[in-house]
Amino acid sequence: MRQKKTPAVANVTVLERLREAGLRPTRQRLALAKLLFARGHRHMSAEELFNEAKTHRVNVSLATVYNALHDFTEKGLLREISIDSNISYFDTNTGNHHHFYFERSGQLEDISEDHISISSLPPAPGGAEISRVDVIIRVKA
Amino acid sequence: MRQKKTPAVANVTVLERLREAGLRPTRQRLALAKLLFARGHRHMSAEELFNEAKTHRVNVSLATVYNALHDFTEKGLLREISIDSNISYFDTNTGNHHHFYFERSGQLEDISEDHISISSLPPAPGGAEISRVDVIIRVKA
DNA sequence: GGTGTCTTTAGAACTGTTCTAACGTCCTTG
DNA sequence: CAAGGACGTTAGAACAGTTCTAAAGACACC
Repeated sequence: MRQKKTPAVANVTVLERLREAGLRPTRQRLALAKLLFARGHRHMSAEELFNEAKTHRVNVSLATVYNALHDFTEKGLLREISIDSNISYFDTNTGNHHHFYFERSGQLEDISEDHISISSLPPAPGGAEISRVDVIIRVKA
Repeated sequence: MRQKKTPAVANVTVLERLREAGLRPTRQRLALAKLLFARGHRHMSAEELFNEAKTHRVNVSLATVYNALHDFTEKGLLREISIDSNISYFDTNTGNHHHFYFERSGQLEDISEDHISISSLPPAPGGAEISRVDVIIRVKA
């Protein structure tokens, strides 16, 4: 039975990412980061991550999940997306891109930036700095 | 002292709009609709409308404000916009357009559609129908 | 004017999120 | 290695915005 759990590599890189971001790699943050960044890009709500942690026997409080998500977001490891008035999603893809939002299921799907081009962006009033442009395509499905 | 309140014209058109939308023009809905549509386009939260009603001596419950906003939205008189994770704005401009969002003040400002052009919109997965495209430009101000 | 349907209401309930204050953990520095 | 301090975590309470509930009220149509 050679079923070793996924090797140290993942741990190491996750650990490095936390360190680079200036976040102490605590047991909880490491576990959550692994869940988030383990495979591919994901869109997760706090509640989802909390539940996933539970099913993986990772004991963290809900407050810690929120803290971690916000800390990660602040340090640029995640990007927060508000679609619905009462749920926030956190996107592990922090690059420039946009989203499909499936109204029925509440799921998100990435749209790579080069599929959408915004031309003649109007100047921000008062010369204010633009912090981000979000495009959300709502889909009836 | 000839200070008649603003003339019947506004009332009539608001009343007609409600009727056309298939909404019974109750005292409360009329009053709220007048506040919303009286002058120019507005972005209002439920709480704001509720307070504006109070200061105008319009007695409505908060539940009624929510009911009216949702009814109006369902009938196409308003458009709902979610920016922040916990506040919904209702936009009296239901035409195709986008928004600046001023992060500091929480205010919204319209961007007319022809200031933004989205090219090569990707096909909605599974041929699903697109119900709306929202562009929000977040501005540090 | 009576009748049935739709609307309003106050307050309770609910949901997602944040706060609080006590406790743990880790990293010094001597 | 011990003590100290900064930083993290925790459970549960608190909070904000919104929705629900059940009862009372308004409206439209015959």
